[in-house]
Amino acid sequence: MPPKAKPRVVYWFRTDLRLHDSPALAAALELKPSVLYPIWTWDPHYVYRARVGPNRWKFLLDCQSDLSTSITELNPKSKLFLIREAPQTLFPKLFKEWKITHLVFEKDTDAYARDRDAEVMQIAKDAGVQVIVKMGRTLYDPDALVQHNHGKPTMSMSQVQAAGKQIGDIARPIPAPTSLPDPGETTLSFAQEKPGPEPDINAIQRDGNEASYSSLAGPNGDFAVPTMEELGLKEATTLHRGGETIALDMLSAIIKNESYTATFEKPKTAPTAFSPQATTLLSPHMHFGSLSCREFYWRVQDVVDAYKKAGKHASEPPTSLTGQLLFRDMYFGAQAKLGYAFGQTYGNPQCRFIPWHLPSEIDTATGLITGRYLTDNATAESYFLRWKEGRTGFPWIDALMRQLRLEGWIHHLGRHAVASFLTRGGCYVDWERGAEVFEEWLIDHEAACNIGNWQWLSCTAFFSQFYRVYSPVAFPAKWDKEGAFVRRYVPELARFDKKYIYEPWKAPIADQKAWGCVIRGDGVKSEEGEYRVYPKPMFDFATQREVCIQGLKNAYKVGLHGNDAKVLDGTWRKLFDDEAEGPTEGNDGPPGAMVEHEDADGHEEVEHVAPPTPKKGKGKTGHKREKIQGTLDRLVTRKKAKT
DNA sequence: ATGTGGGTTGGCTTT
DNA sequence: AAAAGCCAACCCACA
Repeated sequence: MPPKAKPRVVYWFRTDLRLHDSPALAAALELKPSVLYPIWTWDPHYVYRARVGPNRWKFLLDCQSDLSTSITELNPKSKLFLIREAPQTLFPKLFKEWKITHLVFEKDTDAYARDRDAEVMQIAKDAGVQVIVKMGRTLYDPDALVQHNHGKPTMSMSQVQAAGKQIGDIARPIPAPTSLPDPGETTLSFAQEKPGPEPDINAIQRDGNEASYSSLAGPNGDFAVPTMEELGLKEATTLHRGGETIALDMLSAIIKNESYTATFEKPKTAPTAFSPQATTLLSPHMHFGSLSCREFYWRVQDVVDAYKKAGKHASEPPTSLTGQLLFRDMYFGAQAKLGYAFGQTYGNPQCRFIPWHLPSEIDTATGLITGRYLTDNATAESYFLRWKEGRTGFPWIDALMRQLRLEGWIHHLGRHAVASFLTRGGCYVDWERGAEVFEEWLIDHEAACNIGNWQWLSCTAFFSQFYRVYSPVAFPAKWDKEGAFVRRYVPELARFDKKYIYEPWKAPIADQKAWGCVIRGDGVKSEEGEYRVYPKPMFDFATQREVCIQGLKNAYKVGLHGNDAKVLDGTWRKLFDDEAEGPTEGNDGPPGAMVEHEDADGHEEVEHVAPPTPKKGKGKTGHKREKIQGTLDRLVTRKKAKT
């Protein structure tokens, strides 16, 4: 037997942009490598296929820069090597060129990541490269949670806690390495394979030329972290900054405040608080792995234990700080089992079917949503756009949506408020539309958590008390009587009396003028003469709340889930009578709630983006919804006419 | 089996 | 001023 060659290791950073508490990195170092290449591959899935706004891009680049600096501090010859090619095409060439013996990375149970990693592992096997995968992204391995939950997705906290108990203790954090091996030669003599940019879902995030794949090692040939300009991205507007250094400082500051750490109760933190906000703001660091969730867990738990030992009362999961991590694990466990289906209603056995407005288009070949949607109703489309753009006429909702777009982060209860408003407690728009907006704008967007929370708030999974609706007036007033939050993010209302801050349309015209802002229109115009303009509310909330509750009640009674045969083939329409909200018109239709494509039986084809032409009633049912909508429209019109 | 109590985070009225 | 009760009623675990 020839002497075994010393390991030449590629450490592939993905969801773990840190040096502290990385089980995978520790495993790489245990190999005692002769060379270690810390690399990042530029995945076209992220560049072109996922929705990523400039703020999250910026946070990612921050994390990469900080990590690269930290690596160089441990070994001046090393850094984070960014290689601009898809991992699936890069690795076969890279393994050969750099004579790699081992590939090490952290486990990722996201639906796409599983496909990608399976492919990469096969590539490595073919190349004779040994692969080491370690779990470090969640408290528990999501697959283990599923296994200990009788093979089922984790859909409640009690399931997570029961499964976790069986799995055993949560691993203690591993110290950061104190040294790193040299990288080897970094010559790249092979040709770069550029991925096709189509479809490029992120074109709208750029105002310059996208140059991710200009060359393998970047414009200066030094594998450096790109700039926003280089990627052609629009300027980031958030002040939240990424990187492990900042994350660890933030964590230290939090646990230094022992009573805050030990008595934290999420439902009691104010969603209206800003500078400083009421929660930790560590979620984006969890997402990019610039902070380990286990590091967070144990640093907090140690404070809690000491607090209890001193005889003081500490909070408990699920409302405590560590409880927040258990929710995260719950959503990862659900996603781990359900895969792509978790992110959509269609084909999802856990997700209730509700005939929402603006449903997703389904690719019947794959059963997956395409990213486009059916504009079944022009009013709902306008509700959706006004919600997204922060001009609903409800200051609480608009302030949150503007904060979200500007800063990429809003408080958890703020997310509840806008999500409830868009779906079951206001607009009756599909939760998948809202999830897409959050995916685009949140700097802490975590697919599993985002999807799970949207299902929760839309009462399609995890939660079902749909009659508990968040009021855009009463709810914020509970936290912020003065309306400071609204004044900060909706500055046109800054001078309004607190009596009207959440319902400015009720202020007398003379007062509106005295306060420098008149309430009229739909929010497209921001000024009129000498006055600023803030829109009228886009509907009567109490009326719309009732419409939604009745719609949900009816859909619950019908009792379909995303994998029901009737949902898959479109015959669900037969089960929804006049009382239903949503695009239920007619008894026949294509799968899910999608639009007809190839049916030749006289159905009209409907464009996905253009406002729909209201269909004339052909079937015996399906008109009540339009009637409800009509009633609502008339109601708003009448109100407009009066003032 | 049918009932009961709990479910991270509702709103409104009464006590 | 805080807390309890009602609203109209969901699912689920457990007895």
